[in-house]
Amino acid sequence: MARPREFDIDTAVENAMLVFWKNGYSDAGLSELCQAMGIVRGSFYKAFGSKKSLFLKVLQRYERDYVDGAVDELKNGSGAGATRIEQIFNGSLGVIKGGDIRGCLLCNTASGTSMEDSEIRQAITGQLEKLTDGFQFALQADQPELSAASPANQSLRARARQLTLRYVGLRILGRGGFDSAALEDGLRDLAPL
Amino acid sequence: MARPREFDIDTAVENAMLVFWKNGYSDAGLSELCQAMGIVRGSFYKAFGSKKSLFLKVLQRYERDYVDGAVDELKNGSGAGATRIEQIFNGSLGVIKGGDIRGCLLCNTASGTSMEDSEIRQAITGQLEKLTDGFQFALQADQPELSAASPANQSLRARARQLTLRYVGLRILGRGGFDSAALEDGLRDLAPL
DNA sequence: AGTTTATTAGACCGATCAGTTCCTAACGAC
DNA sequence: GTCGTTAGGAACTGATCGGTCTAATAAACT
Repeated sequence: MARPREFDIDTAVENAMLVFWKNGYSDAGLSELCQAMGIVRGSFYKAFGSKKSLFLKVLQRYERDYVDGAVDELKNGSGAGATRIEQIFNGSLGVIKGGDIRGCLLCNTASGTSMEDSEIRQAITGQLEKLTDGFQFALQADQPELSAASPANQSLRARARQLTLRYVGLRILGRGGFDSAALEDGLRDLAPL
Repeated sequence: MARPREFDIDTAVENAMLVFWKNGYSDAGLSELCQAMGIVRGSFYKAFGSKKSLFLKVLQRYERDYVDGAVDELKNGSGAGATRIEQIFNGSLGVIKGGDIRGCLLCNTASGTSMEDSEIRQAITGQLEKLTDGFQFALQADQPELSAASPANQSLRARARQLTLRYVGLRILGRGGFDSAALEDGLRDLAPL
């Protein structure tokens, strides 16, 4: 019927993701976004409609490519639950030590002013809940015998939430060039028995 | 010798702090800043020189007004060290539950792109170290007997760093309208013996 | 061939950005 | 009182913001 789109939407979203990841929502300009996507403004607005709607697509993409992968590792990975949890944190720590200062798009966005938008906030809180579910599942897999004096004597949900807090803290501080040895130090006792 | 300034610098910095606190560095416009400070652009540039140098003054002010207070409570407060630590977290939680969505200026800045500036990053990491020192001091005050199976068997510094990670996580997620009951849930076992 | 739609490269919109300039008003020193 | 100095006020700079629009062109379909 008509001329087909010449660029691949998924590739464009992926390239846009890198810009949002590096600069955050409001500091990512349309010019830079279009340049990264390899298209011009006209094509951009025809394909995506607005900067915000592109960002929502980017968040979806991030969830699929990164969050779902981590959650899957937590739920279906091999080894003890505690080990899987440590792998998640150590993976992030490795990325930080490798000099990647982009951090985690989920955490970056959660900490920004774009959270004032309800659609964006909804997407972010959904992904954080997903991550917390993953932590909880991994904790459940270990099912330790509880003793009154053990920190494991709190509900698994609360412990999962604690892990989410620590994950966000790790990612935020890791982004800002905070000493990675100090971050590693703060990761002990992720899932004590 | 000359016409004296009509506004109070300290008051102006305090009012500017509220704007940066709410909007972050890059989303805080000069117009809004000047309006909040009750001065015009000309006076602003005469008094502060640039947006960034105002922000550095604001960060100093935040350190004095908030960080130093918390650290002092951790170091010289009454009660057990664990209690003081819990007070810090519960205080933040109370602010969040009270509907304050500004979060913590220190954590907000630590999570933003302004951390790419070396002076800003230096100010922020300094305050985070200060906070970590406070946590460590409070932990030290309790000096528990260590057993091999206890989570207290890690170095106090590592435990303090863990608390800083959790504090940042709490503040970041608390800002984004994340469910405060879930946040409270994630605060158990702050300083277990 | 004709229709439809996506492509490109631009100019263009009003708004806002951080920062500058210039004139005048207000003060203190003498 | 007048001179030097600085504050206040407001217009202004060039740049960028997100977003729109117009062309002309190109690629698919019936």
